[in-house]
Amino acid sequence: MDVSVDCVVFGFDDDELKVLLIEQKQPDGKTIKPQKAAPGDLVQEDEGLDEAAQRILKELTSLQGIYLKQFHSFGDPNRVSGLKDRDWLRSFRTHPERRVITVGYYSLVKMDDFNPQAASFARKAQWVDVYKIPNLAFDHNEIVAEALKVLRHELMADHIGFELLPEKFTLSQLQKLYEIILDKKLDKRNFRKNILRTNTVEPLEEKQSGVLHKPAQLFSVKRKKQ
Amino acid sequence: MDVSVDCVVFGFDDDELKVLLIEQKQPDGKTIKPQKAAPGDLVQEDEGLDEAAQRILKELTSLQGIYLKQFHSFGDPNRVSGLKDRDWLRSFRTHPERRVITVGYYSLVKMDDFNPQAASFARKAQWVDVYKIPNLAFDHNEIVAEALKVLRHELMADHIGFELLPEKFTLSQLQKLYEIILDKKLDKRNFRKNILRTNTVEPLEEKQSGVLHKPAQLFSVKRKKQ
DNA sequence: AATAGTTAGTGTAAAAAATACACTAAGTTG
DNA sequence: CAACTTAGTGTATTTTTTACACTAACTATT
Repeated sequence: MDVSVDCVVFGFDDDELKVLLIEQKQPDGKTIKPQKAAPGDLVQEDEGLDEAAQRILKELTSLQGIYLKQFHSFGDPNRVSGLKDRDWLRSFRTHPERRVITVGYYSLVKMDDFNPQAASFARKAQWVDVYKIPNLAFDHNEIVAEALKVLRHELMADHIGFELLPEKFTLSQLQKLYEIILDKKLDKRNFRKNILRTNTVEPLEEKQSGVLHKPAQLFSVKRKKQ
Repeated sequence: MDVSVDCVVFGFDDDELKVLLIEQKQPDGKTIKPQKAAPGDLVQEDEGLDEAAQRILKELTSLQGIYLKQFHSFGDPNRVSGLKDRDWLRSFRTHPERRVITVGYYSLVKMDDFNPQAASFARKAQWVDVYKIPNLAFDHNEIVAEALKVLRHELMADHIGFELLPEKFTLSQLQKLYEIILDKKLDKRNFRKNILRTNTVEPLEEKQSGVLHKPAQLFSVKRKKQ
């Protein structure tokens, strides 16, 4: 039995929430329809799960040093044995028929900061709109859906997500981030009250400039005291 | 690499919260100090994780048909390779040296309903006070601690825990259950308001009897409509 | 210089939820 | 019938959540 890690990396830009997916390399001499998948691979003999997640994400997409959090493990006995996945697995796995149990990790990053570069068995690595995800390899649709559920829950509970913004940001930008991830409108005044109450952001001396409307106050994330 | 499932079953009786632990069978011809552990074993080739959890719990403790929920996976490369665990693993595993990644499940049951019967490689199966857990095999102290954290969180969020009570119960019994699990006192009036608001219990015609004080109203869990 | 266009920024009232708190009621036992 | 024990109940206060609309500050255009 093999164990793998799959990484569901959500990316945020100014108005979209995307997921980082790889596209399968064409196996030599075959012409299969390339599928997309969340970056994932087998855990090696001597590495921990968190460690494996970092390594694998880096190998397949070049993304490095981002915080990945375990959210669920998936172990349907046939999750990788579908016909649609057979040729591709054969092209790079030593034991393509083996059952694989996978541990899911997710993350949320600012798209601009990371320029995915496909490598290893990935042909492409690209950001795909969360609301337009095609059929993926294995059970990856389910995995991504579950990750999104957890992401939304954690965003509300722990106000993760500040790392997605530029160094200096306006509260409207932050609100938009929340709205995009949660896929719903929020009330401006209530949102601000909420955020300011968490005491995690602080206003800078500076204001926005070059915009064709009233310039907004810029904020930054408050450094945690050590 | 092997994959296992470990089950952290919390048991409730009228005034204690316990965990179901098995005690290791003495390997033939050896006299090792028997360790305790959460019931767990390898996932078989053809079964899903949830399924494996059910089977394993049953095999080791005879507990059957209880709801087990996955909460986290543990994959430290050396989590089963400590010296303290070696002899025991050798006594029943085909590949005792292999790395094992484990998927943690937890549950919460009424102790009276389940009479654990050790079998397989377990010598005993017994309820142990959650606040007096000895050093366990492998990384099971960490696993149990994490399960308890999740349990408390879920109890508050989703009001799981009704299954722990007799068919008919009083609100005081229910409150005690919460207090024991959360390990803190709750206000009687506020607790009742809360529970009644969830609309998950309903009063029966019946009252307690045979108690040496004012008999309490009995309640039962409201059947969910289909 | 004035106007139009755009987003920033702000407060309050109302409703809902959470908290703190103490006495009477209804059984049992001796 | 007195003593003991747990059941059961209401209210006032605080905190949190929700709903909602106008003025301010800048740019571009005329």
